Amino acid sequence: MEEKGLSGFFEDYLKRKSLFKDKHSLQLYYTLEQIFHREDQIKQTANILAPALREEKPSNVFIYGKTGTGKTLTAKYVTKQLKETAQKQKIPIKIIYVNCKLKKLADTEYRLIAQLLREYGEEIPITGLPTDEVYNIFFQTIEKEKHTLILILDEIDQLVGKTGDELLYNLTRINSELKNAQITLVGISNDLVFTDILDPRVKSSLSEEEIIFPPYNAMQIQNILQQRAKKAFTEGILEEGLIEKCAAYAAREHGDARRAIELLRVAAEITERAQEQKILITDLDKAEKKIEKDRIVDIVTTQPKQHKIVLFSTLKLCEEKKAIFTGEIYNLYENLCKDVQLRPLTQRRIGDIITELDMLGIITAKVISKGRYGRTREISINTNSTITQKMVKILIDDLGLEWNKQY
DNA sequence: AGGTATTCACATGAAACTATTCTCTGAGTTAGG
DNA sequence: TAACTCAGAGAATAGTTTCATGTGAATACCTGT
Repeated sequence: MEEKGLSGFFEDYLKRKSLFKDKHSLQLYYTLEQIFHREDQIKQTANILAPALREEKPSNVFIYGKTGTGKTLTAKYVTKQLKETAQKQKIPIKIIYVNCKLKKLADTEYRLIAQLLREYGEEIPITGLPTDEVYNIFFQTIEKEKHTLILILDEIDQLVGKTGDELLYNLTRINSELKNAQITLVGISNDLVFTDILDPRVKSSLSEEEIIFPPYNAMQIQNILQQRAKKAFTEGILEEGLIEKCAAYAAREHGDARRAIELLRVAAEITERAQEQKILITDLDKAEKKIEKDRIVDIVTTQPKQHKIVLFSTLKLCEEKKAIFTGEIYNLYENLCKDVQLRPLTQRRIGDIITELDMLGIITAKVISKGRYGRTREISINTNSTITQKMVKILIDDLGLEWNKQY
């Protein structure tokens, strides 16, 4: 772009009135002063945690609910209030919130404990120390001063799925050895059957109390959206019925409020970029597509090389026929590897990679039996042709392969 | 025809291995007193 | 002698490989009619 044109563009941009009054309030974890339709859950949580104010140990809590039902928001909200009260009254309560899904931060036993210690201001190396050494340091650190620790473990299922429940066992057991301090665990999970895989001992001590977050229904999502929209946009900018439609979209997806808010935000961004003044219902469709596209593009570009080749093979084979099998993918994959001078991985591993791609929602892999001709996975692509083409393009650019070459 | 046994082509699981990143320790080296 | 350097041992972790075992149903093979 020419320099003049560009600066002109920026000036225009500034002159243009923004659609947003306060875009911040459409951010996912923007904490509101009021949370709609979660009064019961808030009350329950507060009741359970309140004993901490009398320096008694609150029961451990387990919070269930699907994504976007306000679990994290509620937990943060309640603990924030609790903390404020505690500070006023000079009651020693410490609250630590950890999201166990964050890579490199808290997704293993070692890292979680190390992260907790960092909250206490201890320096813990990211590797090199034995795990029980870290436990010891943790133990001593907590013991140093008398206080109640409320530990919120978000997405706890991820952690346990990966590293087993030993960590939870240790944490629940640690209480009996502490003289001064006490720990209360608040586990948050969106996997409803998660506790089934836990050791019974852990299960019973972790879920002394349970709180369930049901999905929002369409009306409730509407309310939530309205509340946020009122803050976010200048008035009269939304087309009539847009909120309702947006809520309907989200209610279809098991009442995920997070989804709804994102949809609204993206729709607004599209409108703004197109320099329109009003957000229309049709923008929601565009927004939905854009979100999906961004998600896929993001996933594909960040895949490791081997995964990309597997995906490339899959896409290529899928172009020719609708049902393809693991073995076929592996054959093509091996040839492609030769082409890019990469040592091929074993079929065992490729099987796992296919599962991973399936989990990410890019492809669908279903185990079927072809009777006499063995058992395998039937694999197909999940996306529409626009996105598929986009994927192919990314992969070709990235791998330096040719689409039309015969392998 | 009807029933049973085989068999394929992988799936699925567990354990072991590899490579990388990092700490800690103690031996050897160096510089200053 | 104190400070410094540096190699080696031990850990955590991610990504694989190796080895072992499992498995659903289309076929092959019987069996008795």
